[in-house]
Amino acid sequence: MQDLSSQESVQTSIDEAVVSGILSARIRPGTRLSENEVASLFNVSRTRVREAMMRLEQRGIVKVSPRRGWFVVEPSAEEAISVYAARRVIEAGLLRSMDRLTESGCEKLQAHLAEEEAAIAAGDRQRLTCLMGDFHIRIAELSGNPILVEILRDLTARTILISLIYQSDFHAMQSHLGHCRIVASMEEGDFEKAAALAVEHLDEVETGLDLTRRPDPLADLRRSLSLPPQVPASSNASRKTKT
Amino acid sequence: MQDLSSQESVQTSIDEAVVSGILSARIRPGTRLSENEVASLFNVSRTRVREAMMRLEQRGIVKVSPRRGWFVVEPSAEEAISVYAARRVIEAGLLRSMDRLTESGCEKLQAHLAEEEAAIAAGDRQRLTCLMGDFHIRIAELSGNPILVEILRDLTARTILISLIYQSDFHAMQSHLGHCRIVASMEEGDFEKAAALAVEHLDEVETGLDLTRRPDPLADLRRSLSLPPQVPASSNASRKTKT
DNA sequence: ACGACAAATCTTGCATACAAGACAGACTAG
DNA sequence: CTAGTCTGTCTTGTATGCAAGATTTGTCGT
Repeated sequence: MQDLSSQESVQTSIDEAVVSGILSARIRPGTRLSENEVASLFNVSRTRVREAMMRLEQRGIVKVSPRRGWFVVEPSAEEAISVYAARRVIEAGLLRSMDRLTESGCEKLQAHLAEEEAAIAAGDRQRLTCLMGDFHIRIAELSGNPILVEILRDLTARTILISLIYQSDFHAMQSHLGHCRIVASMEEGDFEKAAALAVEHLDEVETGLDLTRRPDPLADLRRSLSLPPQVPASSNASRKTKT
Repeated sequence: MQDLSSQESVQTSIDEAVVSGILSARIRPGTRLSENEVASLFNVSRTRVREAMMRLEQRGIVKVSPRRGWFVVEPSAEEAISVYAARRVIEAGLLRSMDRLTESGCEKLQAHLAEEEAAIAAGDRQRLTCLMGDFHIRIAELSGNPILVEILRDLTARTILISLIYQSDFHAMQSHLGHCRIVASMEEGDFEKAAALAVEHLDEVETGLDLTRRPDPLADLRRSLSLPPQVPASSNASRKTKT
């Protein structure tokens, strides 16, 4: 964070800093973003921060609670469902609209899959979260359509927030395999199949969520005290003690 | 505009006023939106207007030219292509993701088609522009996904701006027939076909654009002086004197 | 008559000041 | 000891003030 306080091209860097913080899961859902604190971190006045927050709010990334503060969104169960549905629609539509995979596109995807494997091997979970989201952005980039890239970037950010709330355990390998299958189909030129696999992949991830779980207002405190992440809250959950 | 100056629930009404102005083609691409003027129209200070502009900029609806002013975007040819491509992807994906058409959904679509016909019969071009865009929003609404609705609303706004720049003549009947065909397929439950028709429909509209045309910076003045809309700008344009 | 220069005006960029409301903590009464 | 209230503090909401830059218009020189 030290590097942010020095006044660089601070133009839109507040927005980017927040988004990249979310994409890499450094910022948790419900995090409070005080105008004053952010302002002093970036050595600007509250005006600029507010403008950034307004933009981020429009993107569905933060919300304001009147006279209380700005918070990173905690998508509700319904919102989570909408986000996944939107991603299925857009990503499937995107893949189906493709007709060929360029040489360089193929290389980029392979490079990405290699990175995923490396992160899995290294057990770098934060980097993995980031990469798992980035995969879908990479695909959008192949289309060369900046509008779709932007839309999927924001949906990915929201997806990560959703995972942090509702996903109990992260099946990295399963997701990675899903990605591999999608890329394989694309290389075969079977984009219809790739689209179907993408839908299936998103379904898998969505199914892995526990949407009955409520966002935990005590998450910060809990983490600070090194308590177990959250009580499973289901009726027979107490039996599944993890020690 | 009188009704806007009275301070109602001015909360987000600036945004909505601008967007609805664009959706109904009352606001042309390139229109300057002075912070001071808008502020006095809404009886608020520049702060609120700036916030609204920031949000609208994020939505790709206005742009700021530094120290010069805010302008309704004039999408370039490439941007126009991206917008249509994005709409094809999303709308086709949306239709393909549907599996049934509810009774009430069917009624809403039919009601919309009836409105289109009424507007065609009445020759109400402004209303027609609005309805033609709204059709696609209606379809998104059927999905019940607010995220997709929002995305398509903004893309529709940009589409209308694109039409106003690049579309020489508006084939209302052709578009209406396209809509009818899409709805017919949906009623048959053949969403695959509906998706294909939607892509075809968007292709038709896009093909009808003259993307070589440049946005005319003198459009306002020209219209005020009742001059012909735009010189054809081809090499032998000077010969075509219109007196 | 035409072109260049300069000042005046108008625009946004940004910071700051003040107001209104929410929350927390202390204090008091029962 | 507990419940309720009240005040102080901290937050955002909104307006305003000033600075920097771009445009335009008026003027002057050629």
